[in-house]
Amino acid sequence: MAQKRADMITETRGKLIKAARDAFAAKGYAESSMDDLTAKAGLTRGALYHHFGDKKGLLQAVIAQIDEEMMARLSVIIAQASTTWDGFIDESIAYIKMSLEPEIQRIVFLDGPSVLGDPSQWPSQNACIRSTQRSIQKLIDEGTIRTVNTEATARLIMGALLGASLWIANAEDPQTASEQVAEGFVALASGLLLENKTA
Amino acid sequence: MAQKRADMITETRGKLIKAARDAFAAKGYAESSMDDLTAKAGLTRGALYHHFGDKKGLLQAVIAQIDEEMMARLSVIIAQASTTWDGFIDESIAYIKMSLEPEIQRIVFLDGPSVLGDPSQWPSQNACIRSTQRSIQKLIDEGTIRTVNTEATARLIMGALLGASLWIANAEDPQTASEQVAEGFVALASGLLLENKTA
DNA sequence: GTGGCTGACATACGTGGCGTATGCAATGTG
DNA sequence: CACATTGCATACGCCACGTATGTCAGCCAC
Repeated sequence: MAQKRADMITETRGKLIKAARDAFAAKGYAESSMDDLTAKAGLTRGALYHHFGDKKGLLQAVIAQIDEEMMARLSVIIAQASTTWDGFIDESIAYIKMSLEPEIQRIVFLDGPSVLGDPSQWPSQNACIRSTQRSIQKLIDEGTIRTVNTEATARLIMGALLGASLWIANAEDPQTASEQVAEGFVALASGLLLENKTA
Repeated sequence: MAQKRADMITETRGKLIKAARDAFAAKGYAESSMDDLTAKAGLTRGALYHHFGDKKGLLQAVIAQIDEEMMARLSVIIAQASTTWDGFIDESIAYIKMSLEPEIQRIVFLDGPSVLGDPSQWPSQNACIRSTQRSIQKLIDEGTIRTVNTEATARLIMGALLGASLWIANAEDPQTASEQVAEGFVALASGLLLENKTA
């Protein structure tokens, strides 16, 4: 029983966050009962309020965890690319794929903004947008793309990818839909390039 | 007292929708009490359930009304433009401006997708996206832009504009933010053009 | 026009879920 | 070895949604 106090706390928090992730992903934030998800974690609402303050706090914690995971996955993809531009495109495609995962889409992109407001204001500073911003800055520094405001452009791009993801997820034929989106996105992104090339 | 039965119904529905618009815009969907908003309309929850079935039904009706209004405003702007491309750009800028209005942002773009799911699946078939799609199709037919899938591209563009709007609305300096977004958007959109021109 | 019927709306009630206040037991500290 | 602290449970009140039921006004047959 080497369970120190601190370990028990992180374990409890972890169990609550996991249960919340499952519940929010399955039924959405509003329809998820705190009694139910705490019970599934083998705890009660008392523990939840102790650690997270309220239901919104729990959602924040869940989103922060998911955001970290997304960031880690994107980092790998960027590191693997041969050029910055390729990395940027790969990152964007990967972002779409992640947005298609029901858990991410439901929690981070549908309920998150509705409950917590603009993602850029979240405590978990939305690492994905930061990542995209860094990619854009690098492309500008390299002289690959035009000089644009990185934050504005990043927000445009992330928004585009998210909007498209929502559509893909609900399309009759998601496979072709995602191909069409990829094609359209590359076209749009090429508008940022300094040297012109027709696709 | 020329109030026929049908007139009273539409008036009642109108009063409820108006009260709901105000409440949803001010406090958000989840925090709006149906007792409160019906009382403000001089009615009770009975009327609301009779006409709209449930709270979601009321939100649908509100969104349908707002969507119609947005569509009407965009139509005017498109009609005023001298070229199709200019109309497309003007339409997009106008869309951003509308997305900045708190009522539209809160109800249609934050709570709407969270409560009702993907906008393209809404009963009010999201007239704005249709409008953008038509503009894109015209540009393709004219030979102005590349041949891309109109629906996918429309979703990308609307998503981009929405994401940017959320950012602008919460920026410290919304004025410069919107200028930076406009610049970035034009750059991205130029990626669709067939004949290359550097901005 | 009058009696029945339909439909618009109000009232009353049950249920469930959130937040808070309180209690308890186990751990860390002097 | 007291005692404060803290992680978590239990108990309670409240609010809001949905539904079941009631009522009253307008429309139709005759």
